[in-house]
Amino acid sequence: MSNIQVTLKDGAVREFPLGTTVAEVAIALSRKLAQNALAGSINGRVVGLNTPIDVDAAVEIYTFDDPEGREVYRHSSSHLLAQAVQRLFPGTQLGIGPAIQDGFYYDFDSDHVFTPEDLAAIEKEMAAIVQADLPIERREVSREEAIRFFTEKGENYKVELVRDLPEDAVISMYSQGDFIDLCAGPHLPSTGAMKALKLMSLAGAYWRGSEKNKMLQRIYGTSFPKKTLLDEHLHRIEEAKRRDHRKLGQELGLYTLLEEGPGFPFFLPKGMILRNELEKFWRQAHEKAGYQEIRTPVILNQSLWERSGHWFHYKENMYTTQIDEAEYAIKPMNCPGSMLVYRQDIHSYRELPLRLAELGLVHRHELSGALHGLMRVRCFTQDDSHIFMLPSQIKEEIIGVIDLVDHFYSTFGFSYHVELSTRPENSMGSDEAWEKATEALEAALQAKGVAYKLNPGDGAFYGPKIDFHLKDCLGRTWQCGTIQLDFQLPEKFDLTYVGEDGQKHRPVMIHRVVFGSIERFIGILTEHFAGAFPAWLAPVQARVLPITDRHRDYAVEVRDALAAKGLRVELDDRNEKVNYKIREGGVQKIPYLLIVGDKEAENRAVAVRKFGAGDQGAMALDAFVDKLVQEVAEKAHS
RNA sequence: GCCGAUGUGGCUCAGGGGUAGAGCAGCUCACUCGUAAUGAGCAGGUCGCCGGUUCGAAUCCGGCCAUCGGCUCCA
Repeated sequence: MSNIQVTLKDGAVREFPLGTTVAEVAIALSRKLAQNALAGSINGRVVGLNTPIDVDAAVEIYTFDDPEGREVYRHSSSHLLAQAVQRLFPGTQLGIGPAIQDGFYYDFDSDHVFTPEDLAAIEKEMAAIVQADLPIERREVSREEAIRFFTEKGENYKVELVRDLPEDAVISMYSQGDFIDLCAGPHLPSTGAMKALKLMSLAGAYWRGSEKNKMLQRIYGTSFPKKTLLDEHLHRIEEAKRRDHRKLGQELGLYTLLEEGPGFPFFLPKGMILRNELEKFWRQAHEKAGYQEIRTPVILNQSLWERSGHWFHYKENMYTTQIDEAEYAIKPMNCPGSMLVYRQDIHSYRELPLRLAELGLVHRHELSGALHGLMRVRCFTQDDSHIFMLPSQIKEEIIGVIDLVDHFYSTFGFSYHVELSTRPENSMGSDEAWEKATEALEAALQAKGVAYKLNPGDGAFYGPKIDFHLKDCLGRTWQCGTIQLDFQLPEKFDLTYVGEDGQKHRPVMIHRVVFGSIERFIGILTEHFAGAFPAWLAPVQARVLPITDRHRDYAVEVRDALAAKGLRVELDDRNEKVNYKIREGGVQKIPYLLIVGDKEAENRAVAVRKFGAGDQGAMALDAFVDKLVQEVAEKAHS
């Protein structure tokens, strides 16, 4: 009997008998690892624990802490779901059932319409299958055998999947008890390995994601190896609900969405303060970075949109109107207006780069079902800019934008990652221009030493782009900033500059946004801070709470002292107990509550209560004013 | 747009074929209070909209609108 050499993750090499399984390797390494092992890999190929190792190989063991382990765990969970559904609802056809970010789903085609009550029954059935601890077995089959098998079972979707597998694919089926599914695997060794499972929700989903296909019923679930981990996950979901900007926006009186304007947000007085602070910050930062602000019209005629190409590439998202029998469109983007501004003058190469910035209100028709608070709306303000430059300036300008984005996000305490998207289908321009543009973006990222993820085919129709995805405090990511290189529009609008040689040349242009959409950014900020905005953004920065009527005069003095320094301050002189006023101030997440009674009035002091931190004790009024002024000026996070 | 669910006073929600109910918020009065809700009283709704069934509809049925969870798309 011969032995094999197994190279472990830490580089150590150990010898095992030929045919040793991955699970047996785990046992040999540590009892704890063996207990937690969910899957493994042999020479980088993810496999089930029961897979024998038949060559010298690098072997890794995966637990739930590894993405590979989680995926196998959730994928097996989805099979469990499918088995339970087919037991309870015979005749249900299976779609696909993959693991996803936080769990898994399975798509079903059934005459029965699943209800939330069904989920409880399905969960129960799943628990029974876990209890039975059915071994999960892999079998490789020929294409013909797979097609015959699923045709006989009436699993039409599976038949379609098998037919579409590539010529050389290994076709495998996994079984647990009487349930057999087409699946590449790998899976857990048995159904008993799954511990904490929960079905989360129901949704419709098109077969293969295309609205041309039948809509199937999707059941979402999640699973964890321990109940405590499941509970933590559910708690995170609760936390996200608590932070929901739609709820907080209404409670705090920031913004609202009404039936009269679906997807068109209303900003209330307090929301406008927040918004204006963001715009103030934006204007200061952009002026400093050498931008000039412009404003272009919301409605422009159809021929402009034909010239820009939007009419042919973006029409289904555009609102149109008629004026004096001529066709007009409401702008879905700001760029064509900006092109017209550039064309107002003859430009010398000495003026470039020319950075035109615009807080531009754009309207886009989004599907009614896609609308979501401020995150997905039908009108929003882009903090747009178009930079016109010499080809030799591309790299440096992109670096400038990367720096600006970094300055913005770090001001709010966001971390972020970067993605580079390349040419999509249905795009304009030559291959050569696309290649040049993509290379320029890559060069800038490399020069800055920024790590990025590549998204082939995900660019805009006019050029490749760099996207900035920021991460909020719950670990969710949001695409905000973007830099898009555009060789098309300068061509279409025949933009020129006069070069050193006295001849006309074509400038290069980039579109870029930092916030992305101010509306969405406000939504993200609301959730990130759970409505407790840092003082510089808070609609009300401090509220003065006199304890009784006789402290009112001093409270007015305190309020006026803060207001005199430009601070946003309110006085709560209602005839209520101080406890009541404190509670209300807390509910409204006001950064500072200043309680004033006899002691404070006597010493020209304030008793400071800071949101989230509680009673801070008394402080001289002037000292507090200075402190808050400084906190606001520094844009401190808390 | 598609699938499913939901729509009752400013907010959160109960009820449910015989012309509406609570708590909070609001207003009035009393209490003058030291770090997260003082008490009492008053006022407030054509039950999303339109149609149908019925002696009678907020309730049952149909259509539409909006919202929520997804699919698709995207800032």
